[in-house]
Amino acid sequence: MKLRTIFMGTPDFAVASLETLIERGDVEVVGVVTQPDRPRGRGHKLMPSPVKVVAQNNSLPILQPERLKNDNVIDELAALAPDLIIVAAFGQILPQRVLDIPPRGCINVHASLLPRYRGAAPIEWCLINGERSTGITTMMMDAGLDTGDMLVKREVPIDENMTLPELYDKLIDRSVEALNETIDRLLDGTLERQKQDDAQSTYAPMIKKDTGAIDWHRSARSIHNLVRGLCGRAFATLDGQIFKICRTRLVDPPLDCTVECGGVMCADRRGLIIRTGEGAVEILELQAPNCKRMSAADYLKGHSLGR
RNA sequence: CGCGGGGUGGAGCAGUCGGUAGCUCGUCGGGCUCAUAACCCGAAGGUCAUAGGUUCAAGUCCUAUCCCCGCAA
Repeated sequence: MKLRTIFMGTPDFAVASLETLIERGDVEVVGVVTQPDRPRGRGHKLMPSPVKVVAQNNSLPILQPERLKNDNVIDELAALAPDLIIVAAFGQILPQRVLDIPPRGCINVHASLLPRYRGAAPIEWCLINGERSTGITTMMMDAGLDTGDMLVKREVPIDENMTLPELYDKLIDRSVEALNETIDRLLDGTLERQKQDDAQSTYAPMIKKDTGAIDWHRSARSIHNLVRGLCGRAFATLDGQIFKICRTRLVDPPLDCTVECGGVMCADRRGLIIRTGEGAVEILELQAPNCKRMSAADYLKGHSLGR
């Protein structure tokens, strides 16, 4: 008798979990819930979520409710008679009436070591805050935001130069492991719940546009952390023009240079080096307005900065 | 019909009022040097996205097509 399971998720991060469920012989995915198609990309074309694409390729029933709270949505979910609901980066809060549907409960795959970094953007904030490690936690969901009892954890060390995509990849691998172990233990009855210590909890809110604004008065390290955590969404003014700063490196400032914070210390074959409130950063990759992303070295071949 | 930028040697860019296609870097050859990613000299490498049109003359102006990219979500 297979475990009748509904999967809820939306972005790339959730795809690995869905595929894990599909591959398991003891789980039957009876429905996939994902966010409605949104206008995305150039021309505002309606784009399906990554999870929807995978669900379609596997011919799974798909639900895309605008809000889970609606009665007909809850009825539809209940009609699928799930034993279990698995949630990974879905993007909507599950109301109690949904949590109550599956007899074996709702399990969430969250990309942090709970109770730290509850919320929407745990991976990004771990990097921005310069954490040395993070991980995956699975938990029994309750009505709160990532507050449920913890089940299985996997830790991932963070290197000081690790960027968002690199950490993302590692966490995806661990999320598959954690989810598999969680289901294994659920099925053989060895799953143990551990309460979260709310006093230790922190919150990782959604990344907004202004999260990426670089203040050159901050330390080189905190700027470097912001850049690697946002990876393309960090931006700053250089020489009066707004650039996206895509990749940086901490460097020793040239001693002979006395520019102000945010000033270009050098922009030549030694690299593109910017003064910060404390230390200096070398910009390795950037993106000018209306331009594609490119290495600083390439950019400097056709443009000048700092003079 | 969301807004906008762009396709020019291998890379990044400039090219004005239509009039010999240029710059920085790279590549190759030579030189200098104890040495070099530094410096000097030289060379190769372009159907200016495509198709039509205007013109004595089009990278440049007009029309259409293809492709790439940014913003916003």
